[in-house]
Amino acid sequence: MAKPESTADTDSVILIDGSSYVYRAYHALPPLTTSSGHPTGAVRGVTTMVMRILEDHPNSPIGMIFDAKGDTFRHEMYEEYKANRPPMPDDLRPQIQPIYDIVEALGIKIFVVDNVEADDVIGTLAKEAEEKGIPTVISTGDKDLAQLVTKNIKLVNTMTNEVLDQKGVEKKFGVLPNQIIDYLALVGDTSDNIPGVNKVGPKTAVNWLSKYGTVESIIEKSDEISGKVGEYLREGIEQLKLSQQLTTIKKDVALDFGIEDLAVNDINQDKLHKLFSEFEFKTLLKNTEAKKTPVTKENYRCVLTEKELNDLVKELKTAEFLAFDTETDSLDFTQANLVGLSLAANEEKSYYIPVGHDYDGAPKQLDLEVVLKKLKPIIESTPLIGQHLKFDRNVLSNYDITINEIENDTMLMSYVFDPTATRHNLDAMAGHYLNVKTTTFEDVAGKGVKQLTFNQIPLEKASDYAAEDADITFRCYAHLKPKLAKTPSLEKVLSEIEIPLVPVLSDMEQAGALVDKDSLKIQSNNLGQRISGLEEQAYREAGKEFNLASTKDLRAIFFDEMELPVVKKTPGGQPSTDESVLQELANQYELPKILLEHRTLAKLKSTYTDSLPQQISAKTGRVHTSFHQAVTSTGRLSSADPNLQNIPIKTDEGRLIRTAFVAPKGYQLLAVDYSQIELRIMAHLSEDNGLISAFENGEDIHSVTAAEVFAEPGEEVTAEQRRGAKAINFGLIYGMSAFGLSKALNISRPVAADYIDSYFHKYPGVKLYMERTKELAKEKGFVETFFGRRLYLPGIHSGRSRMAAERAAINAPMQGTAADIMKIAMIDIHKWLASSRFDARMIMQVHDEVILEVKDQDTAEVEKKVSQIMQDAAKLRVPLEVESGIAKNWGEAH
DNA sequence: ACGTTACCCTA
DNA sequence: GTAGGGTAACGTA
Repeated sequence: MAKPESTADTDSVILIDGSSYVYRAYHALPPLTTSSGHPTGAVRGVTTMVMRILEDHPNSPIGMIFDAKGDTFRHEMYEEYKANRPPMPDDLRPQIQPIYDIVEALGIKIFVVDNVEADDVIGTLAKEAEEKGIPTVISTGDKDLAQLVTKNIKLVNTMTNEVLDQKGVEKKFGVLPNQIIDYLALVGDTSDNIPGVNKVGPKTAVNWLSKYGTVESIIEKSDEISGKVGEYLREGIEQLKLSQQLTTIKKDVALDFGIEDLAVNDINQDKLHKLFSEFEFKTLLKNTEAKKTPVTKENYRCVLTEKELNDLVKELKTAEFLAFDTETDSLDFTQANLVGLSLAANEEKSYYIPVGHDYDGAPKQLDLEVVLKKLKPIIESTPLIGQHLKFDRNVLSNYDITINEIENDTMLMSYVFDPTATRHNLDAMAGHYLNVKTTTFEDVAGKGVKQLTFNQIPLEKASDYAAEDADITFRCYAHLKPKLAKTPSLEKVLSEIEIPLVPVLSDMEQAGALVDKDSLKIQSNNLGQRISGLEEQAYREAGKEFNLASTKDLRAIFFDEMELPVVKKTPGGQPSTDESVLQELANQYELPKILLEHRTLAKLKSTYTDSLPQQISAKTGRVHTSFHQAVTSTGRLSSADPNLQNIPIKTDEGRLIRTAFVAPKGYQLLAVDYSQIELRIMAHLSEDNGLISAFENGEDIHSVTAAEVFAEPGEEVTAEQRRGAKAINFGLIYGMSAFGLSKALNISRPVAADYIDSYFHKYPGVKLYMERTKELAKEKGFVETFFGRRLYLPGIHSGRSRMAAERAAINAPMQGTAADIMKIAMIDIHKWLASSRFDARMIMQVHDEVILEVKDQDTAEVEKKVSQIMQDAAKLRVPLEVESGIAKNWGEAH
């Protein structure tokens, strides 16, 4: 059938009946599986179908609606509703989540409403569109929806291409759309277990309806109808009325979203690519790749002669800003050698200046010294646009070049624009924002152990790759700049927080932290001995040798051999052997106790005492972490290689590792941390009087909460009550649920719910704030920090992930605002130190704590000023307070 | 050789 | 219940 032009209305809204297609795709396609046996037929079918809709309706807002779990009003009305329906086939169930994932990656919003069938959601949305005069296309394979067809609402079966507008319905069913309910009620539906009238099929139904118009008239005139069918009709009148109600699609469901929430987001190419590979959709994979334009390389130049360099320098001197990139032979800046530089002053031309390709037969290249001498003034004074400029800044610091003029950083632009829309590496961004396919590092360097370093890559390849980096950086910048300009608060977060933070983090990474190798070595030996002892004990208990670190071995011993009870399961469905399980089993058995201690010690040894010394740079004798600035959804930094943000503190053995972080001779470590910053932010954001006054009065917040929630007036708060209050306060920050609190405090869920109730009773502002935040998240699709940083919550409307999205929505403004405040403080501290006479530098940050290395005689003044700067970093309704400590090592300074 | 899972360290 | 990163084991290439 030819595709009628009218279905391609650009101003229609498209409602996709997800549940109908899942089943239709499942039955229509052969039982495909991946090579590992995961069923994929339905996934494949729905994917093709959704992609076709996207193609057919490039400019329409789309929503895809699925049935929710659980009973609906129809079950209440009629116990037998859908009672005959077999349970979801075993090879369909595992396909549901992948379908959700792919649909979301395609940019289509999913809607699942608890206890409401997809049909009713579609009916309600279609009616809303109708009232607003917006035409609607419902994509479904379900004939029941034909009752919704009007002048402005039509059905399309995207699998068969059948279109049902008013005429189409009449032609197919022989009745008008407004008679479909009655038609269905008369005929009945075996799959939904809707009875209908005995012996009445489509023919009789059409016949009666054309004669009498409606079921009501048919019932009224039922005496006129002769024969056996007439008898059945008269017997089945009550049933018929019920059937009518059951087949009627609701158009007035209370929804917390509307047609204005329908949209098509950008395709998440990364994710889609990953999902398509996972499910081995080879053709689709090729198609999505093929749609991206490869980058043209005509305007890329490789600079090899002094004349070319001079011409380039002349051209660059007049540039307002420059896209800039370095190529090196290592990702570790402490040992990276410069291999080349890429520059682009506009989208017209991009240059690569190789200086260090040294493979056999490499062409003669310009001398590094000469190039840097000519470019240093340009690099240092022209505002640069880069992708992850912190790395380039770190590398160039080894060549006496300091990047401080940063026009922008595309990684940070993309991150601030939407922290979770895409990964913020250049290849992903080029695909996501520019819809182009870049040459990846692996394309030119290969992968695995045989991967070449950039100095070994032939210039023909290297030059195009490197010039492309600058070119794509420039184009991403040009693309994102106006997008960000539309939201001044985001522009501000970028220009006043993220960009100024780049040199700060870069200096911290370059400074590195000093760790006491010998101390860690001793700790490793001690741990090793204790671990061996525990291993022997464990073998004795188990009666055989096994790998204590193998969860598989443990499962076999505990649950097969010893037949212990399964306390909980892993997400993969296997019996868990995690800490809480061992804790529980340790009440009765010896082996779990041994394992618990073994776990703790083995973790400390492998992750910290063994690994940290290996990460000490041979060049500087210190460890240089990478602070990742575009990773977290909330705006926090993360730290890697090594991660300095998860150094132990809670146990004594753990804390010992902190004491191995030391100050060099003549210096001290100064640690300053915000106290209760996230709760203070909650006090500010919620404007809750109780919370605000607790902080204004400088009280111990957990004790205050305990007194408010648990204690009788005048009574002292017990330690137990304070512990409970602390858990509630933490719960608050994490988007508290009775379930979570009950687990944290090891109490029953109703008791936890009581605690939460009485908390909200005492702090009504907090409750209001949490509700307001959830509402805002639903309405806008994102939440904001105090400074306007955004976090989008794609799951906020979908039934399956809504709760998690709501918790994230509550947590993100607090965690994110705290991160913003800390970043601002760090920028201010850096600025102050640079202008001061003090010998001090920041070396680490752990979310609410910053650690500095300070010359002995400067400690008092630096401590005072840094504390002051941190307290003044933001003006909230409650004071920000800090605690600080000074010592020769981090363990004692904290 | 590489990716995933289970576990555990931090704020 | 929020947000991260690292390690060993394990299964598949």
